[in-house]
Amino acid sequence: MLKIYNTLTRQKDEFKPLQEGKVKLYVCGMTVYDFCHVGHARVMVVFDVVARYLRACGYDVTYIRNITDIDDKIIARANENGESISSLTERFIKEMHHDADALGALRPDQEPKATESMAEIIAMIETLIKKGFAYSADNGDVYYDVSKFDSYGKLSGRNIDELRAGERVAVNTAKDDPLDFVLWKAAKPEEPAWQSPWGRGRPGWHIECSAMSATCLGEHFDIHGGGQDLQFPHHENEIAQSEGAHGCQSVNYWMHNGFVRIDDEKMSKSLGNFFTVREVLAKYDPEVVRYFILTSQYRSPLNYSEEQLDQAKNALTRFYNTLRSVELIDDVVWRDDTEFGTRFAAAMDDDFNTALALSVMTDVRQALNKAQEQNNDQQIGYFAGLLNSCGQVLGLFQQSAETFLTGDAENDEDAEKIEALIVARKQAREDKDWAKADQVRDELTAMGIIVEDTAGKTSWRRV
RNA sequence: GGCUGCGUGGCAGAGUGGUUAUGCAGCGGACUGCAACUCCGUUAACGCCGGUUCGAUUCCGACCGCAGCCUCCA
Repeated sequence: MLKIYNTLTRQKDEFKPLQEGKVKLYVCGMTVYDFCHVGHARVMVVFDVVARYLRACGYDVTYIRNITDIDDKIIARANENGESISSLTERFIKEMHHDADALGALRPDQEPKATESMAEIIAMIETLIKKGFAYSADNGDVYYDVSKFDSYGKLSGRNIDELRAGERVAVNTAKDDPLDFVLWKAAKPEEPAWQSPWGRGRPGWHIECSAMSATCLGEHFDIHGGGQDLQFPHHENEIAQSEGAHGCQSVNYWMHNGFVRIDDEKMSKSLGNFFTVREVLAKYDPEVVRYFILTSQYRSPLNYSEEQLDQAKNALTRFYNTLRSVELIDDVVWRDDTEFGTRFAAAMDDDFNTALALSVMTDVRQALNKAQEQNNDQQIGYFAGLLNSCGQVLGLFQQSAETFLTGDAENDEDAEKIEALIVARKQAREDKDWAKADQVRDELTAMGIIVEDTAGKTSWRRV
């Protein structure tokens, strides 16, 4: 039985889909004006695992992740670059896909864009005005009247009075109340704009998610996810908009992933302490990055450091090393009633505890190694299949062990030389010329190659 | 200031009212020509102070420290 920590109830709730066998999942995606950083990578990987696991459990999952392709930062960046908004956003949508694909994050079923959802957005704002939740101001903006929505604050655990007390927002005189938030922004002459009943303008940030989630998934759906920093005000406002407009509960389970940190500080664009996914992938295999992200529970903070990445790399290498020498059997399924299968499922059922799930996989790996020492073919096949199947649920082991350990055929020139040295060493060993054999090995070591003599066979891998 | 959450061995990171995950590193051993890989064994921890309890790292309270949100942010 799957339990999900629900921000709304602040506890792990048993997961029950609205529709038997189906799950509707919406995740807040990227604002596309720059490269993705490791924080974005975490969201992509975490919810990719959520989607994969739900599918592995037999659910028919509809996974939506939006793209914010119009907002103040995008406009500012396009101006700085002297390029059009669409050229900027199209470029970074491509880059985002490039990163997500590299990390093994399966594409969502749909990736709706704000600029392609204007009709729905405008219609929703009209409904909110009609129902008395919103008003248009003298300056052409449209605002949501927070005081009209009784349960405002229920997600982030605050109330309107508290928010007033902590108020440090510059006063905007067009608003009736400083806590009101904008649904529609009147455009300045130079700015991109869409025609609306309130004049030319563009949507506020929050409304697009309410409109697009309802369009893609309906007014009431199962899971809504995103980074912890979206809890307030973004998701709080989404609830106010969606539930105000539709008059029903919008989301059953709210999931928020923790931040990636650097030196115990949140990684963010505004602090400037971020690494782009691209930078990290230049040094580490994408699956290592994925493994690193999965070593902690998704709600915990994740401290970014190369030492951690190195540890993840070591751990993944051990898995691949074991997998390298076995034939995979595909008809083993992760969820069986053996000890390992049960433990793996229990870990994942407990709010997607990937850290614990990985430790179960370590136990399977060890059992597989032992089976190999004992030449127990039946067990070897079973454990190998089980390990691989668990890995697939987490999006690991997506490449052959050979590729992971020795790199791609790209290094062909090297490969020939390496093979030659391996052969030379083999000959030296047969001649019992240990000095020569060791000298060849030193040469390989200098090239970043580690040799392993197992079961009469010599294999190699890159450091 | 208000509101959330966190504080576990050298590092990372799960978990539990009593039998001390897991990975990396360390130590001892097996295997190996020597290594590497692998296996076996092993060291070491629960911020501080009270309370509940036969017993608390785990429950409750105070304290200290840290992070996040309250402003664009995954």
